Order: sequence, then structure tokens, then C-alpha cells
Amino acid sequence: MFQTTACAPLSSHLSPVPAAVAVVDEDKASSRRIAATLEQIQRAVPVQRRIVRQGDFVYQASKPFTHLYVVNTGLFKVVNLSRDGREQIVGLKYRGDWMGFDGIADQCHDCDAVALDTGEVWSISYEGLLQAGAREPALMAELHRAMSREIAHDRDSLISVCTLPADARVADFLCNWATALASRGLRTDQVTLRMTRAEIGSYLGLTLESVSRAMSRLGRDGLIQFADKGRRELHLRDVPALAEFVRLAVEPAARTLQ
Amino acid sequence: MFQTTACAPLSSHLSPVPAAVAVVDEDKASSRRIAATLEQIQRAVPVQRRIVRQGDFVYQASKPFTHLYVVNTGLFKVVNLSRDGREQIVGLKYRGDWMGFDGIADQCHDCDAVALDTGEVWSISYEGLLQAGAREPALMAELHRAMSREIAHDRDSLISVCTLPADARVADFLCNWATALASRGLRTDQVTLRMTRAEIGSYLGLTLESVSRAMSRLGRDGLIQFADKGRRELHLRDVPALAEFVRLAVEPAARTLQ
DNA sequence: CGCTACGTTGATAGGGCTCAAGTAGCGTGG
DNA sequence: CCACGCTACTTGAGCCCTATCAACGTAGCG
Repeated sequence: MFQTTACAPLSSHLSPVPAAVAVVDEDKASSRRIAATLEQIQRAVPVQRRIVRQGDFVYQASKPFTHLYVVNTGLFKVVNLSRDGREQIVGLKYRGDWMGFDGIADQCHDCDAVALDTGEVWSISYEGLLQAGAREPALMAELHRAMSREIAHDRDSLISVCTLPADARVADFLCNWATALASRGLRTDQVTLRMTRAEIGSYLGLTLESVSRAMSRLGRDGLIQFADKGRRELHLRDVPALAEFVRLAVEPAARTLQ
Repeated sequence: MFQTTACAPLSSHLSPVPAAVAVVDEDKASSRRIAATLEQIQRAVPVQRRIVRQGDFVYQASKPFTHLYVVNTGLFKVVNLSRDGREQIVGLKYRGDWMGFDGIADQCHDCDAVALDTGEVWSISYEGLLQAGAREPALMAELHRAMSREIAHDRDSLISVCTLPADARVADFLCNWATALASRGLRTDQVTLRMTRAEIGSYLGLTLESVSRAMSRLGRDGLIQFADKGRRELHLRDVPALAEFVRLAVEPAARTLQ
């Protein structure tokens, strides 16, 4: 529906905020890094490009594992399902992110990956990737970095869920969203959430009502602004303030064990 | 979790419980698998063996990443610290488990790994491992399986924290502990927790008081039995019953989103 | 024997879940 | 054009679970 086409590195921004310049440069750098990685992958292994629309599956739980996937454009959710009926969104994937690592261990996926938006995903044969990686260490290194990032991210999620109250968890989520967009060269001040409140809640370990209340409160406090129409479009004009809000929520706890 | 696979045609077992036989055989098999993996590692790359005592660090956050580590014996905890003072146990590592993946992405650890017990850990140069892996695909495959398992496990932790009430979370923890011991050839009916209530709570996203209460309740309900002396030694006589207790706690929720 | 760390148990309060009602956006068909 | 139904979202009321605070019991150890 609203695909945000890759935003060109425009210089003509009116906003005269000097502190933001360094951040923008950083974002540009990581945007280039992601583009370079995608190129590297394309050069080294055959990729099968696939256009997906909202709701399309990239892969499904309990199906045999043969490929890994890399997001070129669009946004994807990874949904973990345990046999007893529990179901939870455990990851969101943007441009440059890999999907499907969960299937390596026992050759069978244990998550669904679903497009939240129109986008393009690349399929890469795992066997082919291993062979290419043996020839080209840089490719293997990139694969390992991606898995390592995923492990680190999952742990950060766990900490957030365990230590942050609902409002801060939502604020943290929006912060991370903005950061992910920024580091891919997209603007962060105007954002379209492509998830329902229920999905956000699933990702954060909250009910949809709690998410809704949290967002209303953040709006009342001026930390976020809702666009005129629809409650999924919002403006994040001051991401550092959001981050500060999260930090303040942690401070009183600051529990040191042992 | 405990799927009762078609019972192998063994006849010479004295125990008249056929379902348990399959489980035991399964455990033996995975115990052998772990031993084989350790041998494989030893053959393929130079490992530096190190004896650690309770409280010793295997590696520390913010130190440069150079090695991965494999547990030979003992038990280890992985503690994630974020700069704002939050601190949480994000993993427990037994024989055959790898540690240190978090450091690959940016060449710097972001967790502590600490021995909870006397044990032996192997240090493996990451560079050396990559080179050996390029020569020997089976080794690389094992590394990837280990990382994949870690990702899947972290996600399971997240689901447990988000969907289970305190008692069930503790029961699930004990279940997993018993399973981990069993699959390493150790007895599960007599178990020594090597963690304080605070540490268990940190791992499960609970306070130490909640852990204590949960364990007392599980004891009253006969799902676990405390040994005579000390509250860290306990008997898990009926692990399937514990698993069933967890399952029952989920059932009413059984929330399907979307 | 007293110190310290660990564990248990109770009372209380609060945050988030549940249940419920009402609103807004949107496509469909009259 | 509006009625209609559907889904998503918001907001309120009440309750339950767990965190918090506090007191006490227990094990290990100098």
C-alpha cells in the first residue's frame, strides 16, 4: 500500500539541528553498508528474487529448511508458534536482514515469516551459500555477523520485556523502529506502522489494549504525534526524547543482582 | 516436548514402563551426539582447555572478541548487561553448548559468561575455526547448528516470559533443566540447582520472592520434592507432569492473533 | 556464636489483563 | 448517497497477579 521507496540522500533539508548531523552521517554510512552487503551477496551466490504482497509467507513453520532469505525491500514479521497454540511475533525484518536461521539446527523451520507490506525478498540456497562461503571468507563472515546480531537482538528483546513497564516498552519499540528506518536511509519523522495493535502487543508481550493506552499516553505527553487521519501514521519528531523516556523508566529499577 | 516415539523393539529392560524406555534411549543418543561433536571439534581445531571454578569469568562484556567457547563440563550463566544498568541472565550453558556468539557481530562481547560450578571450558580461536571450517564443512555446519539452536532457544525464552504465569514459568524452567541434564546422560530425578533464587528470577523475569513462592507451591502440589537438607536440591520424579502443568497454564490463554 | 547470604512467608499496592462498550475507517451493496 | 457490516482502535471499570516492603527462619562459616 504505502511502500516507502528508498529515499535518496538529499542534502536540502531545512531542519537546522546541528547535533543531528552526526547522526545522519552515521545513518548514511550504515545505509551504504547494507547496500554493500546486498551487493556482496548478489555477486557471490545465485539469488532468487521474489516480490511479495502483504500477508504472503516467505516460509512456514514445520516446512523443510532449504533456503535462507534476505530482505531487499519491505517489512516482514517472524512469528514463532509452539505446538501448544502459543503464538508470538519474535522479530521484525527490514532491508538487509536475514531470515530463516531458525531452520538450520534441525532442517525444519519453526517460525512463519510473513510480509507486512509489499516488498522483495531474496531466496538463497543454504547449501550453495555454504559452498560460496568456503571459497569467499568475507561472505561467511557476513553470515555469521548476521546470526550474531540476531542473537544479540533477541536478548535485548528479552531484557526489554522483563524490565520495562508497558509505556516504556512501546516507547522503546518506536525508538528501535525509528533507528531501523534511519539506518536504512528512510525518514523517521513520518512513520507508518504496518502492524495492528495486536501485533505490536504480541511483539512486546502486551495486550492490544495496553499498547493502545500506552500510545495514547505517549501522544498526550507529546513524545509522539498522531497524523490527522488514521492511528497508524505518526510523527516521531524527537527520538532522543523517547529514548530518554525509556532510560528514566529503567533508572528507579537499576537492579543489580549478586 | 516429550513425544513418545514408537518404542524401539527392546526386550531386556527391567523397567516395566515402555514409554520411559524410548525417552531414555533418546537421551542416550543425544548424549552420544554431544560427545561426538566435542570430539569433532577437538580433532579439527586446536582447543585450549581451561578449568574454572564457581564465579570465574569465561569472558566479559566490552572485552574484544577473539575466541568462542565450548562447555566440556560444568554449568555456566550468560549475563547480558545494558549500559543503563539493567542486568539479566539470558542463557544457561551445559556440556556441548557454545558461548560467545554475541561477540561476532561487532568484535566485542556484550555479555558476561560466568561459571556457576567447577568445570572445564574450551577456548577456540574464531579465526582458526573459520579456516578449519572452510576445509571441513561438517565443522562449519555444526557451528551453524549451534547458533541456530541458540536463536531458537532465545525465542522460546521470550515466549515463556510473555505467555506463562510465574508458577508455570518456574515449572517450565525445571522441565528444561531436567531435559538438558537427561540429554547429557545425567540423572534428572535428583537435581542440584546451582543458582540462587535471584538468579533464577533474573533468568525468568521474576523477583526472587516470586520464584520462592512458585517453588513452594509446586512442592505443595507434589510436582517437585525438596531434598531433606537445603532448598537447592530437589527431586523431579515426574517431569511429564511438570510439562503437563505448563501446558495447562497455557491452554486457557491459547490466544490466536489475527 | 554471631555474622552474612540465602530463602520463606505475609501484607499491601499497583500495573496490566480482562471484560465490555463505544468510535472510527473502509469496502460493499442497496 | 447512505446503510450496513467488518475490522481496527479507544476508553473505562474491576480484578488478579506479581512487585514491593518487611519480618523472620536457616545454612554455612569465620
